[in-house]
Amino acid sequence: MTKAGKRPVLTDVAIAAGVSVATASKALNGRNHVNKNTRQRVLDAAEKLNFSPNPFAQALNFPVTGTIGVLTADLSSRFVLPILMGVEEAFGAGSTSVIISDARKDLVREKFLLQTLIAKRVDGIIVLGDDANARPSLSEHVPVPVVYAYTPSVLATDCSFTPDNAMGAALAIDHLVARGRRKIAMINGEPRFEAAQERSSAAHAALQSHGLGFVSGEVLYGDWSESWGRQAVRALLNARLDFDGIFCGSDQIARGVVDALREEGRSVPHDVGVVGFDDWELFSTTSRPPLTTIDMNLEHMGREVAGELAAAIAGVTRPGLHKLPVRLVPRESTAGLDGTLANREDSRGGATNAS
Amino acid sequence: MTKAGKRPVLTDVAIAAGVSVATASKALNGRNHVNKNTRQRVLDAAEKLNFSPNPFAQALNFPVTGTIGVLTADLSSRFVLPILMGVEEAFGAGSTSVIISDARKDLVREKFLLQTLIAKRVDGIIVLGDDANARPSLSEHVPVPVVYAYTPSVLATDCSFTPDNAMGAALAIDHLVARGRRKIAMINGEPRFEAAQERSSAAHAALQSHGLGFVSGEVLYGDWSESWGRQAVRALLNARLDFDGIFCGSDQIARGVVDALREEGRSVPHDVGVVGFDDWELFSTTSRPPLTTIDMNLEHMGREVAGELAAAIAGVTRPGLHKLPVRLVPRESTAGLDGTLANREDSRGGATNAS
DNA sequence: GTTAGTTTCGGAAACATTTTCGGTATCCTT
DNA sequence: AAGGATACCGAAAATGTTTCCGAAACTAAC
Repeated sequence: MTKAGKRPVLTDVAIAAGVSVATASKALNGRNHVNKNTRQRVLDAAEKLNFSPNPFAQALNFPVTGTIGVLTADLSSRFVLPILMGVEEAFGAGSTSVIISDARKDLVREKFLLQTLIAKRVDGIIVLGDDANARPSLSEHVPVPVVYAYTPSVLATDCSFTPDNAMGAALAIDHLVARGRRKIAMINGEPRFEAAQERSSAAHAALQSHGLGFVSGEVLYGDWSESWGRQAVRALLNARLDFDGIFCGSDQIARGVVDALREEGRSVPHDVGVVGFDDWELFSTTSRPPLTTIDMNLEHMGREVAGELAAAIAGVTRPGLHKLPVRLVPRESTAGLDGTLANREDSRGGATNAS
Repeated sequence: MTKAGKRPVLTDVAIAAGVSVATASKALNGRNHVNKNTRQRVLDAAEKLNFSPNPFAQALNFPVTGTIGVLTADLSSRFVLPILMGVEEAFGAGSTSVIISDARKDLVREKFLLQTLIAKRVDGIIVLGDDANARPSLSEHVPVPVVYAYTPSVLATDCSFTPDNAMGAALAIDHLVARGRRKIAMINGEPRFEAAQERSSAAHAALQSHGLGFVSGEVLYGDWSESWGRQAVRALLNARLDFDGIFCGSDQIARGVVDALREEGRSVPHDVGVVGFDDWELFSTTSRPPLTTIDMNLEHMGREVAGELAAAIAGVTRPGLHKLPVRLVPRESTAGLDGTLANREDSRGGATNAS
């Protein structure tokens, strides 16, 4: 087969079964108006010849091609991959296949790849960003449905999915408070990211709803790195601030935080409870102690987005910005002194739709 | 355009340009025997109508479809993604697009996805594994060229690419020795991985070529984790072994090693030089100090593999196992006491072909 | 035995493009 | 101006599949 001269075509099957190509087609596609026996003959012949229909000839008749395109801003981003896996899982299980195109943060390249996808006649496109900052819409120039994931489109008439950062921040603060922490600081990432802003203000609101505020007066901003986490902890200690809980803008920061606390002789969770964000297991589970953190459920988001695109291709659209719920994963970094991990205030359920 | 009734087809272009479809086709495809002016008329018309040829109709005439498939064992593996990015870069820049299918380590699913790819009429397939252990060949049942990346095929007649683990181990040992280290230990990952075995035996050979041996007598095996790295260091210290250099089977292990050394009061690089493997920047650059390590150049491997597949599609094959060269990235974890990072023995050049 | 109705099958058109090949127009030469 | 060569163009076939619709065969009823 490796060097087979010719693939079998429907005509070959028809001849082998002793029927016309029309009948063969109907038999293989389960159309009615074809005799039970003849259908079986055709199926047997197709099986024996190892026939599979030429999708290009099929696509000439059907408008649907069975391929969708995923246009990523940056494949190497840790947010992109889980979503992509969810998408692939949702589509790959069926018979539609997924074409990836990585723009590498280059808008010119993005334009080019988009044209390539359209030329390939994909049935729909998923635009996969790596931050929460809204991006310009592409939908105007595209003749197929588009769904935006993680990075929403600026257009409210587009369909976008993004994790509910505010919910995550509220969960984190509520959890710390439920664990008895009252003197809470927040060490965040770069302020130019909308995700950072959303988390900050939602954390602030959640604290206020408990009659509290940030022990440091305001949120500390830096970059999304371990070293910033360490540095921020030392700054808090140098300022002689009394704190017993820290909410971090990412697990990477949180890992730096717990490392610095340990090195400075503070026990986590005994002296200070720490909550991260992302549930990046590389950090959250290998940290000492493992991190309580917010899981954005990105793979699930990928499946959601895939389902939405499939629906849009089928004709039903739900425009707007869909914020998908996140969940808190309790681990030792906020354990109670009795070793308990969870508490009942940990769940805030339900999706919010802020279109 | 979003809801345009009909895409323009070649006939529309031909009518707009006042020529026949045959001439329009020739004009657009750069065939000769068409007047300069008429060609321009056709191109203008196509431009104005925003015409792009239906690839399915094209594929009916050409055997080549302009799509290749990537069949991954596990998309979430950190080895797979860089290779995939290299592949995507090499192909996506042109007009061939990349379909991904993630088998999720499920052989049944792999079989199914392979059939789907073949049914889609991909021009070639890249099989992308996540470990160095040779895998069964797929090529028998596939009518298109197949190239194996990272995980080689057991068949020597297949074309496989894999990083040169032995070269990496030799580079690491040579580097430590060139830095004046003589009492060297090796902390490796799980012994069932061929990559681990290759690194161990090549490291052993390199030590012998310097008249040395492992200070611990033999290689220490564990899992590929930070905690194993920490644990192994403590075992070495508890055994009262005198060592001044450690070669680690992965950067993750190495990070655990340098953390434990610091916590036990040993200075890196002053007391002990540490070399990792993988150049996983998440660990190698954020470690304290940053890690000297072996870069397997996986993205480059992806481009190589893509080029090889393109060649195979064009008809020229180079069967066999191709070991791609790796390189040592010097950082502070093996710095000289004067702060120098590199030394002239750091490079062993050239690819080896061990088919 | 004829008619009506039902089931089953096949010819041919349609999809959008490329390619072959025959035909026409143009140009050059004498 | 005629002949021939050459450049250019277009009709038609071909790619593989699906679908429409007419034909054939078979059954049922009178």
